[in-house]
Amino acid sequence: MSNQATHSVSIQPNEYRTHHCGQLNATNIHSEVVLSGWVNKIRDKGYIIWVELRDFYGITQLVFDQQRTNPETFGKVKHLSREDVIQIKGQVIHREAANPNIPTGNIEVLVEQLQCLSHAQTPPFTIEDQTDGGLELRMKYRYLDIRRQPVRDNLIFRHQLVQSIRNYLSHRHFFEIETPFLIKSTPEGARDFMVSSHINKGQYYALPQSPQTLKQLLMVGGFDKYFQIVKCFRDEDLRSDRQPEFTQLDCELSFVNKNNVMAIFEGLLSHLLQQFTSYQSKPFKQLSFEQAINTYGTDKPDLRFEMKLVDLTQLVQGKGFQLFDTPKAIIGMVIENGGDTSRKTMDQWTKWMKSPQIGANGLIWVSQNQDGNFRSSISKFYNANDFSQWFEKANADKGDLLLLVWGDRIQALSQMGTLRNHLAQELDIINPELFVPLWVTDFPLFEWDEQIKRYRSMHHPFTAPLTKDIPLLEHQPLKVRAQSYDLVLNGKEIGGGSIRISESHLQLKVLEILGFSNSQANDRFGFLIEALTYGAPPHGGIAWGIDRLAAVLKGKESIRDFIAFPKNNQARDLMMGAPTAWSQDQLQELE
RNA sequence: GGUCUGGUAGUUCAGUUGGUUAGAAUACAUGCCUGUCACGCAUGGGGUCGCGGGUUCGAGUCCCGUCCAGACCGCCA
Repeated sequence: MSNQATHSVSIQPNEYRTHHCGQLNATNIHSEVVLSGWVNKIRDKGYIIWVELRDFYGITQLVFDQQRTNPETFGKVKHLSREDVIQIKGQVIHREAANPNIPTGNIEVLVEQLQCLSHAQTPPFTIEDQTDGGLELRMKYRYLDIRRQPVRDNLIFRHQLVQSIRNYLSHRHFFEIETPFLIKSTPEGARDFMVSSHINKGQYYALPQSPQTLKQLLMVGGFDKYFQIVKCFRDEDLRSDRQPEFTQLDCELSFVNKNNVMAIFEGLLSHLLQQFTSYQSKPFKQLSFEQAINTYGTDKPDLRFEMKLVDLTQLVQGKGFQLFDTPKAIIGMVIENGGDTSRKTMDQWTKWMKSPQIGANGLIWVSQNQDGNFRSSISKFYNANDFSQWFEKANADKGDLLLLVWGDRIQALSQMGTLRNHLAQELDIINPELFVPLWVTDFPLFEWDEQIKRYRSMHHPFTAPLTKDIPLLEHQPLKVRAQSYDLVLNGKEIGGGSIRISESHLQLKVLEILGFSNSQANDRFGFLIEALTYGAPPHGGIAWGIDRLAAVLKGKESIRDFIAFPKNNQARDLMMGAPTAWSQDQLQELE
């Protein structure tokens, strides 16, 4: 019940308390103590009343007895309610029937004086580990939700995580430097939040989507290793793992190459995994972007399970099955021991794949039973010899199931990658104790945006291309790979970074490919481009999502559990009721 | 911008093909109970079925709109 990190803490005695509620044990018997806290629970048996007193550190049972307690105090306890804040004075006594489940279970406090410091309304949900409150209520009354131990534990864990990161980097000569929140809006990337300035009428600051350019300027400024645990702001739609304001571990280093940065932050994540999980240290796996897409259909594969994808296009085509002969690619995936999957289940998977969210053309299956016989939805078009070739190519065995999707190659890979994650969950094949980190490297520098008909940075416009790919910039920009690296843990992207462009002419060239003329580039990023002309060291860095890392380390999907006051799906703060419409008067006051 | 799910007591939920006075658990209140710790027992109060419109003799239930919450797609350099 009580958190290990807190119940052994000692406090400075004052008029409110001599001890906290997680502290007293058999050694304190006969002591006079003063305690303060919240009324957690009242068990009233008439002649005797027990009150559980709760504070940040734990729970202590108070006892009020018709025989032993003075009538005035005994009268007062009849009026207590859940969550009242009270202060008591009493004697620590042995508990006749001990409760082995809590650290203070051997004692109770026989109360002599009772004072109610603050009366509480009946709370809208129970303040218990397994609360009866729904998400909406818990967010509206988040200050009550935070009284619950599981929520409190998550926030304490986050503190420990951040503290560990700070220590690790500080000991390695990184310096934490604050960068401004009121900065210039830079196009590209997410929508900015806007802040008005009354001194500069009609002009606006943007809140940083990341301190990217500022940390690069710290490197130009001669700092060697920088980090910051910092809020970032993006005015985009939310998800369970995305908030409009979120916390980043932001880092940058000078005179480093890709491998140097990766080694340092592999060390950091390894350290954190060993501190907070049962993880055994070993070198992180590495995949190129291309390998990741080809093998797992995503740039952030979950490597806690196999289920690799396989390209069967060549084997499958040319046998007169029109459905498979027209599309550009046929992608397969093996479900080990899935041969006995029911037709009904497979229909459900097919339906799921064809839903608008996934958008697959369908799902074809081939299974082999233990006798070696094949069953398939397309056995009219292929024979056992064909199927066994497919199984061989896909590394499948007797008793296994082979699933196939068809269509545009990248789309088919991506759809199968989505199914891979979905089925791993549905078939419950993920060991929740397992943590598998992975580097994904060599992302393309650009991608083509069909909507706006121009190139976009896959990472950001300051990412350096691979030196050997620089000649391709002019005529084949999509073939240029970046000196970038993403850090993936259990299928979640928890960090990403790159070596940056440290030469102004290369920076201008990249911006030109992105559609910025020299004057536009200077207008928007002039401060950075100019800085690069004053002697910029080669530099690079990385940024991690702290909220997401905390969630992944605790095996949770939602980052909201690790944020004290999160926003909801619609970017609203349900507790404060923000954002609000502003009156004309309020708006005028800003000017 | 889009798809899907949900909205009934303070709370979490049930509510049959549309049919009498809308239920359960829990919370709350009162009383009883000689060691509770998910205490137990008894009694009681508590509902604009999100909101608006429609179909119908009759709507919590069916239809349309709308608001709110959640998940996802687009989006998130």
